Amino acid sequence: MILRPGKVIVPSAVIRRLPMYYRYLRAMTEKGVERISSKALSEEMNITSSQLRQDLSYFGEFGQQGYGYKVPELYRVMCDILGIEKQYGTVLVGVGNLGRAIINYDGFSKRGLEVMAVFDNKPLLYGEVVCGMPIKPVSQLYEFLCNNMVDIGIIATPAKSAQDIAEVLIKGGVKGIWNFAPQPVLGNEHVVVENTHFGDGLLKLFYGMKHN
Amino acid sequence: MILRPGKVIVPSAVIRRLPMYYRYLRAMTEKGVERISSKALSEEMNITSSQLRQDLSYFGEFGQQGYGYKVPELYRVMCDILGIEKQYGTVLVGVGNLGRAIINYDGFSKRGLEVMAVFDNKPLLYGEVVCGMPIKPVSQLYEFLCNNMVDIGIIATPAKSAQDIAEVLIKGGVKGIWNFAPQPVLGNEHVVVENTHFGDGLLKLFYGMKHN
DNA sequence: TAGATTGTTAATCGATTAACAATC
DNA sequence: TAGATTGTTAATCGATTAACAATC
Repeated sequence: MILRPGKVIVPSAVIRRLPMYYRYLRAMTEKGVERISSKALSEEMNITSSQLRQDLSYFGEFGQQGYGYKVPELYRVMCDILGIEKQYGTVLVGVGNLGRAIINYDGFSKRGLEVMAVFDNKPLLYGEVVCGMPIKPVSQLYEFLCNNMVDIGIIATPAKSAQDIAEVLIKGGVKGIWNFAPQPVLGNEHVVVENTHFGDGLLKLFYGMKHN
Repeated sequence: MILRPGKVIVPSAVIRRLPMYYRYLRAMTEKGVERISSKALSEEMNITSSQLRQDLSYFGEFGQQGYGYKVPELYRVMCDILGIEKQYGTVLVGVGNLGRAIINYDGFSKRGLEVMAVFDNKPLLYGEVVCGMPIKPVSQLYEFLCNNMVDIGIIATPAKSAQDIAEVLIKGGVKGIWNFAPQPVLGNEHVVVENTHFGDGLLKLFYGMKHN
């Protein structure tokens, strides 16, 4: 991929849309669509064609005037931009319903996540096999991180333990944290954090229903 | 609550922040905090105090000059704005790992959701008890909606069935749809849809890790 | 009263859209 | 070539922030 030198700061609004581009391009590639114009793709996605072209221009020039975009090529570009080609070693901390849902999520391994171990602090769960792995005590988390190359830690614990776990993950050398606890956690300059509060969606739905 | 007449169109950026306000105010109310200034609250939340006051001003005047805000009062206001005081009858469609995680989510009943029935289309699952209810075949969904007052339908099916299920829910008279399928679904002028693609968070994390 | 802090106005900043020259 | 569609510039629109008069 050619990263264009003059245009390095990608607005966060653009980054937020990248997963959507990825999803649509993957679906189209799988359907065997060879080629598409920004107009047609943007209509499918309910955005303007200006926005689509503007967004893509932060990363390079991928289309051809008078022709449009080659779908499989643009899909590969999007995978590359997002860093999906890589395999990421992952640990899950917190094996309640939410944790189980996350590691069983079907897009998960498709996107290059490889679950290396799962941890919980409930002795009742120790040894139970989830995703082909026995649940380990959280007390062994740090040691595990020291002995294995782990890229991503997923937190699916209650709110009050989330930041503590995050700090163990950071000390243990992960590069990214995906946090599902209702309490946002903090990373640092080397560790990226993505806080996903899916409960917020319910409240937005309530709001919409009340004010519709 | 006093809705201020001149200022009716609430920007979507503001609506997106309401769940965050709700979370922080609930946590503070539970901790017994009586009073807080926009400065202190905004610092806790990593936003500016201007933004906090500006956001609240769309809904009314809830503070006092020289004093700040009464936390429990502001919490109740936020619940009211979001429509949390109500009980919402709910059905879940799709009882895989994701569906199970959603209905077992602890903030769920706290926020007034009452699960009335759960549906799936896998005969193997029929009758299995989840959340105290036996799983019913999806073929009975429409009938159930006709015979019961259901406010919200939650979709946790694979992408390809999502829109079909949404249409049954709409015909059946729900007022809101919370969709977790990777395919966004469409509502109409009477039915609000909230699409939650939690997989997108993983891709944003990948992006951050690659470009950090 | 004096100090603190609100709600709001105006200025700034960022994101979206329209328009079009370049060119396949 | 003629038609289509890109990438980019400039204009518009919306969101955030700074500043302050009002007032508890």
